[in-house]
Amino acid sequence: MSGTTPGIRAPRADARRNRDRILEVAEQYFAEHGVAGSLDQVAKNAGVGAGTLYRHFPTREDLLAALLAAREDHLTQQLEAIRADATDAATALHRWLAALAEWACAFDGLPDPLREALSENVSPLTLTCQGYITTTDGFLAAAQHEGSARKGVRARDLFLLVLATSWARSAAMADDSSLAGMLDLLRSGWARTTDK
Amino acid sequence: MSGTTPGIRAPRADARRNRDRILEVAEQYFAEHGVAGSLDQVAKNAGVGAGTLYRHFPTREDLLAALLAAREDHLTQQLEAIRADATDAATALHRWLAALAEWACAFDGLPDPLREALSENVSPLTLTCQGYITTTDGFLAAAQHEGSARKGVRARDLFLLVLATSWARSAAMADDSSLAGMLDLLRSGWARTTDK
DNA sequence: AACGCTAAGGAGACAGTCTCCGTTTGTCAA
DNA sequence: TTGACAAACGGAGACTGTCTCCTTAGCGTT
Repeated sequence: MSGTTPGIRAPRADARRNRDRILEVAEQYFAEHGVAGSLDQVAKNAGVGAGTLYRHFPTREDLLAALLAAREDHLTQQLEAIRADATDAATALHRWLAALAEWACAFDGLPDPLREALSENVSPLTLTCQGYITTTDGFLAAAQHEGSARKGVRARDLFLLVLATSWARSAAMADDSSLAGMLDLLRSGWARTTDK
Repeated sequence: MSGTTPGIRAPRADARRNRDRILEVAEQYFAEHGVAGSLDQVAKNAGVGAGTLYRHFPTREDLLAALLAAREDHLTQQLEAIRADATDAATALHRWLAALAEWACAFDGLPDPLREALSENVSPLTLTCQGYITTTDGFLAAAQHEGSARKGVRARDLFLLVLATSWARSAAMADDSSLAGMLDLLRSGWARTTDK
C-alpha cells in the first residue's frame, strides 16, 4: 500500500480517457439538442460503444450530474461575489435567485430532471438541489430577519419557482429579458399592495 | 341537400363510436399515467388499432386538445362565477389564475405541451392558450386600471408563470396547499416592499 | 342485394433505451 | 520482457414506443 486507499484501485487510463471524452461530447451535444437527446448518439459522437457510456453513467441523471459538477465552480464563484458585495439581504437574495435561474438554463430541458430529483429523493441530482435550497434558505432567512422578505415564504417553494421560471423561459421566445422579467415578478408579485 | 352543409358528410357511425371510445379511454389513461403515456396502449385499451387512433388524432396534441375541449365547460363556468361575484378586480384576477392553475393540473405533465403550444404557434392547443391569455389580460388590465396590479406586468408572462407553477406542483409532494402557496407568492412576491 | 367508398386493423419500419457477453487491453508482478 | 488477470470495451439484440401503409371490413346508399 503506497499511500492510496487499500481496496480501491486507480481507474485504468483508457477508462478515464473515455469518461472525459464522453463528458466533453455530452456537454456539446446537450447544449445543441437539449438534455432529452439521444444517449446512443452521444456514445457515437464520443466514439465509444453504448455499453461504455452506460457503464460510466448508468442513467441520464448520472451523466447530467457529472456535467453540472463541472459547472459548479461557476455558480460558486457567483455565490462568493454576491456574499462579498453584500449590500442588503434582499439584493443578495435576488442576485442569487438570478444566478440559479441562469444555471438551470444551462441546457434546454434541464429543469425537468431537476424537478424530478426533488420529488423522488434518490437521484444523483438530489444532493445538488438540496444544497442550493439550503443556500437559498440562508439568503432568504437573512432577508426575512432584515424585514425585506415576507414571512411564510419557504426556501423550497422559492427554489422550485425559480426552476419553474427557467422552465417557462424556453417558451417565451427565449429572450433573456423575459427571464429577468419573470424573476422580477417573482420578487414583487403582480399585485400592487400597500402591504401591512 | 337536407339542411346539412353540402360537401361535408356526416361521419360514419362506427367512426364516431370509436372516436368517443378513444376519448373516454384516453381520459382515464392519461389521468393514471400522465400525458406522456403510451398512445398504443390507449389504442389497445380502447380496443382499436393504432391506425384508427392516429387517423382520429394525428398527434398527441390533437388528442389532448380534444380532451381539454371536453373540460372547457368547467373552466367557463368558473369564469362566469368569478365575473358574477366581481368584488374587486384583484380578487377576480387571483381567482382566475387559481382556476387556470388547477386546469393545468388536470393531467400529470399537461403543462409541457401547453408551453410547447406557446412557443411554436402551430399546435391544436395554441388557440386554447391564446384565448386564456386574452381572458387573463382582461382581468389584469382591469386590476391595473383599478390600481391593484402593478403596471408593466404582461398577461402572457403571468399565464406562463401560472403554467410554470402547475409544472412545479408535481414536485412539491403533490399537495394542493403548496400550489395555493406558490400562487400567493406569485401575487405578492417574496419581497416585503413599502411599494411606491 | 349489390356496390362504392369510408374507416378499421395491424404488420412492420424506424428510433431510442439498456443489457449481456465475448473480446480486447491496460497493469502489475515475476 | 513476458504472462496472467481483472478491468473495460463494443456492439448485437431484446424491448418499448411512434407512426405509416396497405389490405380488408362493413356502412350507407341506390
